[in-house]
Formats: sequence, structure tokens, C-alpha cells
Amino acid sequence: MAMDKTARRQILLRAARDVFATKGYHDAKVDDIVALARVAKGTFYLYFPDKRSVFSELVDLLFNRIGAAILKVDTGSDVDTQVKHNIRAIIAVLFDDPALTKILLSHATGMDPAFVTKIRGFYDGVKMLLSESLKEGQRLGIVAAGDTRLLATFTVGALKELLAESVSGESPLAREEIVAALFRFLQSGYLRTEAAPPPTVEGRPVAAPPAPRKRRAAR
Amino acid sequence: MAMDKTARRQILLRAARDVFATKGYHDAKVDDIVALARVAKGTFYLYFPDKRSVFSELVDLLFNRIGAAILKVDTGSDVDTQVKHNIRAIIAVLFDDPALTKILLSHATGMDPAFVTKIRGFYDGVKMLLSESLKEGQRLGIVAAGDTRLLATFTVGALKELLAESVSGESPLAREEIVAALFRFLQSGYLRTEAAPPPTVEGRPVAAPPAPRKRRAAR
DNA sequence: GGGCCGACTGACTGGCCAGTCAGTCGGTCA
DNA sequence: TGACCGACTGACTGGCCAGTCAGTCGGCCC
Repeated sequence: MAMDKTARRQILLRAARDVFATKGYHDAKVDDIVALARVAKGTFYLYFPDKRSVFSELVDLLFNRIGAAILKVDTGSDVDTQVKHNIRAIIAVLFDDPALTKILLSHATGMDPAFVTKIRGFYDGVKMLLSESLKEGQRLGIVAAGDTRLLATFTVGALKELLAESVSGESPLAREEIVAALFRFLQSGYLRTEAAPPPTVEGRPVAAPPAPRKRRAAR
Repeated sequence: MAMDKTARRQILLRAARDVFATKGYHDAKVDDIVALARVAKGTFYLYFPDKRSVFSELVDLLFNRIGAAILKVDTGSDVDTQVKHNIRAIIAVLFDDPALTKILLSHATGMDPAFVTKIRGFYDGVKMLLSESLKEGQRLGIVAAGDTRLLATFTVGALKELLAESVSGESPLAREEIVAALFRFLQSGYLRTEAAPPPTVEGRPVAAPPAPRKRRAAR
């Protein structure tokens, strides 16, 4: 063979990335990686001390790329543009390497495929339900306009992240506090149930919804 | 020994839950579970066909509890209360069983602890950065009042979920579309950079921020 | 007692896979 | 040409662990 050292390393790195992304860390065998890279197993160990260090290197790579892409928002100038820029930059980096992204978002961490499907199915169900509720809400004018599916995704994501933080770290956060905070976020985000400011889309006012009255719940 | 069948099953289930939660699926050994349950390995296999089925049962349990807790929102009556109720209910179920929750949120899916730490550290960094920016924004009146750390968590969560969906499923969603949607969500959520309606907290109006002017960005 | 039964035990095995290392191969230089 | 070198190879091993099964134990009934 005989090949440039860095080139071979790249090949291995890319192969590792693809295998990790499709199989997850645990189910990715070094044998898979070398097979994809069309190289013998020993070669792998000439370039990396072990399996975990390739993975680590891949993750670092992505982190650095994201870190580099984000600009610290300068509140002196146009914030909107900067925020949008940052969102766009992060998305660009991650879309650029869906394989690595999958790993980072831990959907490919080596769980049994059956479980992944089951769990995803559950969340899908929740989102669907929520999305339907939101659509109904839009009809009644108590939910801001927009893709309800997307809004449901945001909501579930926010809730998941919050819960993950509360459950894993020591959480001095009281439940009712959490409920209130999330609700406030959602309300200002797209709920317009009362004391609602005129909804706007990207700064343009839209048709004012009928002001709904608060009523007692049945149960 | 001699023990009620269901009781023994419960013991094993609980032990499994705890081991899964602390070690993640892959690193949880059946030996760990039986050790915690103070039972011989063979006994485990009298109650469950294999390791994965205990896990599956645990997940199902949690799903069902959540499903049962959620009420479909009746748009005819007080929506606020119902939404809050649902948030509260979900949180209650999950806090009730932090061990299972950890599993469900896939933070304990069997990744090397070093990686978990690394990844968590990264997200923490992002949240910290964002939180600081938001605080600065609050000082300038372009971000709504509230716990910025919490807002950062929501934001990161929403973004993560969106990206996870985009990356794994077939995503016909254009990038710019995503950027716009997320931005709109954030803006109506807590950004008050322009055309801002008077911010409210739980329906009560708060001190109006100085109306900031949009300026051109430096670069 | 002694025969039976079902709960429980834990040493063992079979398969899997990360990591090793003795050896091949092709190029280069004197 | 032949000595040397560094890249590459892939069969092999050592450890780990899910799952097995022959055997023990205690209770119950005849």
C-alpha cells in the first residue's frame, strides 16, 4: 500500500465516524471500522491507541467546530442578526456531519435498536398529541400561528432538557417552580390564552385572535 | 428463602432499575442486578427471559404512567390550568422515579463515563455562555425577566430536539426554515428585541423595558 | 418417614471482541 | 544486490459476561 500518514488517518477517522453514527459506540466494532476503511485491524492500532480515543477525537472535533462557529453576542449591535447567525452556524456545523451529530445527541449510543424505536415512538406520540392540541388552539386563536409540529418539537425538547438537568444534577429546583417557568416560556412562546399581546409574525402584526375568556376546568 | 412470586419479581425489577440508572444499559451486568437483589443469578432467569426484557418492562412502565397522567387538553375550558396540570403531572411521574427517568432521557445509555462527562461539560459551557448573554440582554431590556439559566436550558433543549429530529429522520426541512422557526420561538419566548409587546409575567404586566433600537451589526 | 415439588443456587460455557505481535511486503539506499 | 526500514497484515488470546443447568434446600402431603 504505502500511503501518506495523515491521509490514512483521515480514512480511518471517517470510517470510524460513519460506523459510530450508524451503530452507536458500543455496537461499533473495531472490525467494522477497519473493514470500512479497507485496512487490517493492526493498522488501526498504529494510528490510535484504542477504540475510545478515536471516538473522543471525533467528539472533540465537532465541539471545536461548534465553538468556533458561535460568536459571543455583542449586545451593542443588532442582536437579532447575531442570534440568527449563531443558530445558523450551529445548524450548519451539525448538518455538515450528520453522522457525528447523531452521536452527540446520543441517539446512537448503542442501545438496542428495538428500544430506540420504542422510545422514539413514544416521543413521537407525545409530539403528535401536542401538535394536534396546538392546531386546535390555533383554530380558537389561543395559539400563535406557525408549524405546530415544530412547536411541539421545541416544547418536548425544552421539557426533556429541563428534566434531564433536574434528574441528573442535584436539583434544588422545586417542582412548582419548574412548572411555572416552563409554562411562562411556553405562554410567551406561543400560548396566547390571556392578557395576550397582539401576536406578531417576524414583526408583522397578524389577524388578531378572538379574545378567549378564562373558564373553570370541568375536572 | 421461599417468597411470594410477585414480591421477588418486584425486588428484581427495582434492583434492575437502580442498576440501569446508575450504570446505563450496557454497563449494567445481570450480576450487578442479582447482587443488589441478593439473589442468585439463576433466579433472575426464573423471572425474566433475558436482560433486555427487564429493561423493556421498566420503560413500558414509565411510558404508561406518563400516558395515564396526561389529560388531552379540552379547549372548551380553562386551557392554562390544563396545560399546567399536564406539565405538573409529567414532572411528578418522572421525579417519582429519577432512576428510570435517567434511562429514558438516555443519559445513562451505556456510554463511557468519561464521554458523558465531556459531553455534559460541553452543553454546560454552551448554557453558561447563553445564560450570560441573556443576563446582559436583561440589563439592556431586550430579554424578558426570568431565570436565565432556565431559559438557556429551554433553548438548548429545543435546539437539540429539533436537530435530533432533523438529523435522524428524513428531514425535508430547509435550514433557513429551521433557523427562522427557532428564532421566532425564542423571540416570542423571551427575546424582546423589536416590535415587542409589553412583557408580562403570569399575566401581570411588569416594568416596561426601554425600547431598544435596532442597529446594524458591526460585521 | 419418604416422596414430591417448586424455589433457588452458582459454577460453568460459549461467544464475542478489543487489543497484540510475529511476520510479510515493497521501497530505498549504499 | 542485499541490508534495512517502516507500513501493513490478520490469526490469535485473554477477559468478560449473558445465559444454562445439574444440583440443593425446605416445605408439604400421604
